[in-house]
Amino acid sequence: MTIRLSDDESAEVRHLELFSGLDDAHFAELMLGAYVQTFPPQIELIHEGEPADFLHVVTSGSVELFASWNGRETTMATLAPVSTFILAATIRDAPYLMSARTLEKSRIVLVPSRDMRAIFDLDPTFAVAVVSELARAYRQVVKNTKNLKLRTSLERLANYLVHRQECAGGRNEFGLDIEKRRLASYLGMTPENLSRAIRQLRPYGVRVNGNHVTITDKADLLAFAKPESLIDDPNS
Amino acid sequence: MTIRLSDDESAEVRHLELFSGLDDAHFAELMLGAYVQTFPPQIELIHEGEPADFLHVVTSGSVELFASWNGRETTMATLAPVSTFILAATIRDAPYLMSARTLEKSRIVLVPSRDMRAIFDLDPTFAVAVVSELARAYRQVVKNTKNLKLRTSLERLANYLVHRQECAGGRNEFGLDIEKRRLASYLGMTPENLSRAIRQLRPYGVRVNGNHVTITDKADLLAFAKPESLIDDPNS
DNA sequence: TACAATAATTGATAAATGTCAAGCAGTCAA
DNA sequence: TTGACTGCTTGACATTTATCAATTATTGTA
Repeated sequence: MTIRLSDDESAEVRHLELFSGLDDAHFAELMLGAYVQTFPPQIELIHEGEPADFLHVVTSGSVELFASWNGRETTMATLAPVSTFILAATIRDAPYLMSARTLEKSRIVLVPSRDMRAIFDLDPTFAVAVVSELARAYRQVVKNTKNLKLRTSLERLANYLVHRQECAGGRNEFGLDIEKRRLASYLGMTPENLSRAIRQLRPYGVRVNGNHVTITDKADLLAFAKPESLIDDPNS
Repeated sequence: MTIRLSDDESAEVRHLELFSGLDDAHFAELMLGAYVQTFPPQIELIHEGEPADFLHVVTSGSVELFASWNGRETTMATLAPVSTFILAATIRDAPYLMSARTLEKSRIVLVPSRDMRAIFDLDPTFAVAVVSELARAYRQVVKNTKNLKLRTSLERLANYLVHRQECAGGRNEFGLDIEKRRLASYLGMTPENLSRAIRQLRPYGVRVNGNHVTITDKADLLAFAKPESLIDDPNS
């Protein structure tokens, strides 16, 4: 079931940093081979180990990247619109390292990897954009590794909350926007442990009620979390 | 103390995948601004947070990449000749996310980031090589994250040994080539724990005496380690 | 609304991992 | 060769994290 992109969707994709520098002809060519599909929740879009035939773009809903080994599973990232995923595998023509599933009903644009590589060879400005995006992604994963290796799970949770608060414009109250069991997995801990960790942060001014987070003492939380741009700032 | 590269050194750098596609003129231009320096052991070459003024290339010796937070420190990677490091920071003109120190007496080629970006803008084939290298590096870090999140420290050690054995041509006996405390830090554990983990692997046919490793039963070790290309194969 | 299914929490316990202190073993230089 | 130094190992113990089982929300749906 191949469905071409609507103009609106095409424009959304166009606005991604990855594609914004591309000239119109090349972008049109890319979109010619692309199609869009709406998936229900909990659908596995890609499975690790399979060849990377498409670059994926979430234009609505949300997608979880996860990885498995020996019967265990861990959440690697959660993606909100509009973002691309699995660029590196696409470019390298290599197998996916991670699997992806929809978390809610989601609209996904699929751009054939072959077309990506073709435009990439043709258009130097696209290569530059790909480099920029890959370098950003690489640095993000390095930061994540530092987070995992240098901090305890409690510290990771504290810094996650600090970060989420900033995303929420610094407000004292905000929603979690992610199931707790997925947050636990993302932070590298069990759901049981996350529950307990949340309570351990109470003395530092953190209240969590269901999905609702209240930071009663930001200074206290910051003093405990000790966030640092080289780990926690996505733009640095 | 600016020292130009010898022809031999220049050739070594030239052979790196990153530079091999570059045309002679551009490569020569790059090397014109580059210089080489020999450092004693335990010298901090770069410090995380500082601006990335140079792409570094180890041509002899070895270099450790590490990161710190809140008084803790962890080894992120150990680099053998000939390899480059901190490409992403160089390209993005961003601060280093990791620090680097020499482990032994080492010869390091320094290529100004400015020149890198200039050639990068000029030469599409170089952009392609940079993309390829960044995609490889990105995937390597993702694999490392999977290793950290999906495996216990004992499993990480077992897989490390399997990997080292393959690097040693599959021989039953090989050297560790890394101080145990650094290996411990790389694997995300304490030196004490590494000592104990090594003994825990005895039932699986692993003997370690100082730097010398003997695998008496490869099948047993493999059955325990369960290596997988999507985590353990650097080329996939 | 009520039911079933799923997610979150809690307590008890176990396993993994880290810390501290002491002793041992190899290295290097006087 | 000796002595200081450093890294490695070991044991005792503490902390962190996971597991298991039971209970309590919460969600989605008939």
